[in-house]
Amino acid sequence: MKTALKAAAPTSTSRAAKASAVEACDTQYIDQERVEAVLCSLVERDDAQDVANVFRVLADPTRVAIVHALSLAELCNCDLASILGITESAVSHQMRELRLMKIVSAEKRGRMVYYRLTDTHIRHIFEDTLRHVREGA
Amino acid sequence: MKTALKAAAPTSTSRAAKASAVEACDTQYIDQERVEAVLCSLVERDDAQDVANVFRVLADPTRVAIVHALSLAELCNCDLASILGITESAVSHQMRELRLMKIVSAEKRGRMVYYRLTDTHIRHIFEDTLRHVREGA
DNA sequence: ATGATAGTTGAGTAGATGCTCAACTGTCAA
DNA sequence: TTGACAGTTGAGCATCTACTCAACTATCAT
Repeated sequence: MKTALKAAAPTSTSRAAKASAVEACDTQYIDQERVEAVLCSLVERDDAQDVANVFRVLADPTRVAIVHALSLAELCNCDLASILGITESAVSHQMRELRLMKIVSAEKRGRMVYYRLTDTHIRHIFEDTLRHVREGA
Repeated sequence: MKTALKAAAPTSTSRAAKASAVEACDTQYIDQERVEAVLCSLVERDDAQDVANVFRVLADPTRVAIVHALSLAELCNCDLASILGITESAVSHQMRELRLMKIVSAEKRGRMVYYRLTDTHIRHIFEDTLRHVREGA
């Protein structure tokens, strides 16, 4: 649950007030009932941050291409650089991020490092979104 | 697998070469077969960009909260400011983005502007990801 | 050991982005 | 008409980020 909603706030602070959670604006037209209902079932701030983080990792065309490529085959850094047409360094930087986010896992074999998706959930989210983009408007 | 080796580019450009698709790096260990297979079914560059754009819109905790709130009820700018504890200006800026991306639609009624999600697809993607974050590690 | 090469990493940089602030528009009530 | 107010917008900013470059490590072939 969220913090309780502070009713009407009849005496409002200035318009540009710093907005501490609920007393954001001095409007008198807030739909109190609706706002409270939404606040009750609203995701936690942390959840919102976590969800945003997952999306953030997927919010770059290079990483989208990496994820898609890895959904098709296990690939090494060099393969990915070749496929994406970017430097190995750039790939490596992105892989670090993807590994930190547990989106991909790495396995070292000799000199090579092979990457694969760790999570089928991510694959599904990605595929849903690709479908959405392709069929959708 | 990994018949590998050598394939192309015996005379390689410098390590930091600009990378034109397949001849990206001078490595000799690119798995040519695998790379070509992936390249064949790889999403278009535009698709990757579109997918990334959808994720980008959802890659901010404020917008995540907005989308989630709107998945629970139709709300006006002021309600959202109240719920999120941010200024109306900040909400409005984000709503502009969300409208441009066709994530939400706006309906003006008197002085108020009511927002709702335009797309159930987005709702599903969001809900999948929220589940993923909550159950997943 | 020596050289070649796959991969990583840190610094630096150009561009993107989310917010604030202030000025603005449009609508309503008196 | 006048004032109040919901909402929008542009400028400015502090921050973030995806890349390049160069230096580094680790592994393999000779």
